[in-house]
Amino acid sequence: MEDVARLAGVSMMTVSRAIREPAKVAPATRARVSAAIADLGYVPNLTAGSLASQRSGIIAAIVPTIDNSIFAETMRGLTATLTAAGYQVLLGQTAYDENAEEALVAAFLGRRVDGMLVTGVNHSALTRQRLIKAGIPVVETWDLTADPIDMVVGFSNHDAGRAIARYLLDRGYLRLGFAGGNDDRTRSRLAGFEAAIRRVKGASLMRAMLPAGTSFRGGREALGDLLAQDPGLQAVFCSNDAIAVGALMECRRRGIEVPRDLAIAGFADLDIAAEVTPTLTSVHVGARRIGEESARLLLARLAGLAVETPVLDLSFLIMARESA
Amino acid sequence: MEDVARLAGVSMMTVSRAIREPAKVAPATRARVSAAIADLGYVPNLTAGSLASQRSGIIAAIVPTIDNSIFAETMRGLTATLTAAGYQVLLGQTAYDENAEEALVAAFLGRRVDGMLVTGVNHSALTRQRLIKAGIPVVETWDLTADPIDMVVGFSNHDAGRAIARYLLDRGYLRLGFAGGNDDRTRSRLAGFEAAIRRVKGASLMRAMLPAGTSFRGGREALGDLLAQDPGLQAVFCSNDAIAVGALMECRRRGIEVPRDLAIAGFADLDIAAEVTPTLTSVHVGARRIGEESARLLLARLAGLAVETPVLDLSFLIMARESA
DNA sequence: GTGAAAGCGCTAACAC
DNA sequence: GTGTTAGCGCTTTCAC
Repeated sequence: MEDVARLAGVSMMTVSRAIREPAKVAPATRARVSAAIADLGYVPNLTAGSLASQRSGIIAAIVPTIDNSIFAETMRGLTATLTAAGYQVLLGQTAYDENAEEALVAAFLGRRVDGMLVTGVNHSALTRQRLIKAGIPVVETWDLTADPIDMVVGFSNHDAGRAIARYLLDRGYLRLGFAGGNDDRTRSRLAGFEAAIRRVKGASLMRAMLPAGTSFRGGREALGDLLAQDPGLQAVFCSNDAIAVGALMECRRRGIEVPRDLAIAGFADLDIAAEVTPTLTSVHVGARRIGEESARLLLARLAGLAVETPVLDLSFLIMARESA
Repeated sequence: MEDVARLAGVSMMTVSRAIREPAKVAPATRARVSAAIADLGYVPNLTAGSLASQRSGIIAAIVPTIDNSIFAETMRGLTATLTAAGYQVLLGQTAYDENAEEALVAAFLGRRVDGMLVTGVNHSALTRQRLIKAGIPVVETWDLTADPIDMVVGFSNHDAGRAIARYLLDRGYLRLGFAGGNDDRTRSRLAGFEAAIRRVKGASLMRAMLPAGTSFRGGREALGDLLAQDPGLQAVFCSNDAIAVGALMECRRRGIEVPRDLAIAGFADLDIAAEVTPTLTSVHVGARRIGEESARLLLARLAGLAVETPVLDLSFLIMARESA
């Protein structure tokens, strides 16, 4: 930067301004600085800038995983909105491991990120405490809680589970199955699913809990598992669409016709849900919108604006299609 | 940090050492420092550390996209290896846009990342120049070139396209179709595919070029497109498995039996390839291994070791399954 | 519209 | 094994 300043015949301060607030520099000066920058191939050191300004321009996002996953959409929404506002997004994946989350939060806080998005509302005490102490805007996502670290954007997994159970029960399916990875939000969906089933006489429930994060293959295995538990199974709710598509594949292989022989419902309403045959009934949760709204709230906080409400319930919608 | 030092009764330097090189600090001192850190909830400022040490501990990776994608696997391989070595991975997505790549490279260089992985071997002149000037280890991936910016880890897309064409031709399929997103590497695969077809008398080729980055839906549309061009089509090569699965879905919807009526081959050998019905013939390219080997080379360079060969050809393998 | 001085929080290099 | 000194490359604040 010193070289640039010298070449342009100005002070470092003017170079700095020409880069960050060009409007505050005289056009002629600006032109000379730009020329010098291009000439020297100067790349401003954002690390030094962050240290001096106490703002990193980085928002961190922590999700369980991004493989063929519901969270990729959320990341897209978040990234699009934040990038447009001049922020960079730093992505961290936990693989559904609470220790990994703790380590990531620590690392990101160490980088002095300006804000953070985390997935879910259950975090280790240490993580919560660090996040609160950091004093930066934080959004928890993909669930709701009355007691957020800072802000929450999501929907009630419990209610969504209950709603899809009622949907299936209303259609006359009584012998139900549940297939899902074993993570917090899936357990909430299952709890809601179960609660609705318990209220209906004659309704039954089989469970196939998979390792958190499994997808197609997990769905195929789960289907076999559930059918072994109850050969007369009538409908299966899968806690995400990848698992549901896996179940659909397994049905096809076994010659089970969906929904005639067995109904299948998914969760999250990924693009693939509307593409498979039969098309997949699923619970739309606005994965992308979660990211966008989270970004909006973070930006509002960073701009010093008061956030209207720290708990944003985006709700959900049952997308009735052919499979159930 | 000063507070921690005061509380532990040592100098800042000792605190710094206790954190980064605990072995070099007396156990008793270390214990006092740890206690002080915990007491105060001190989180070291990595930004300041990076500035002072001139090492960020960050490796950046730039891929076109990570949605239900072949690159997610590469990222996993890269991240696993680098995380184990104490580095953090910063992910950037270009959405197949060269300008986005340029902006990302500039931003990452501004953060003084210690190394970088980029996708493909074609980059804007400015990007190349900046990367070379930065003097950091750089790996280009998912293709090969005799003239790398620094190092390359991949396979020949051209050869892979030729190989799958020969595979199909050998099986007696002569009226061939190609469906793929319109990006550099896909075009290389197509060029190889075409080259092999041209050498066979009586063989024909229809093309359906999709926007770069499409997947299931694109595959369904492409299949319709190709069939409209040649109703007597015998086999289709899709430049990635998501497109191939989309094509498979469309076949199912139209009552086309695969491979009896039409053969389908994919590319990249994603997990889903072995799960669908019929199982999908695909070209295995070691997506994860590209990430791992890239990490290995970057780490070697960062450790000051000489890298045996800057061009690492991981080759590919045709996975013959039911669909073709 | 531009510049000078001070310092962000840490680590390299060296001394003890 | 521990401490001291001198910066890393910027931006803040305030002066002109």
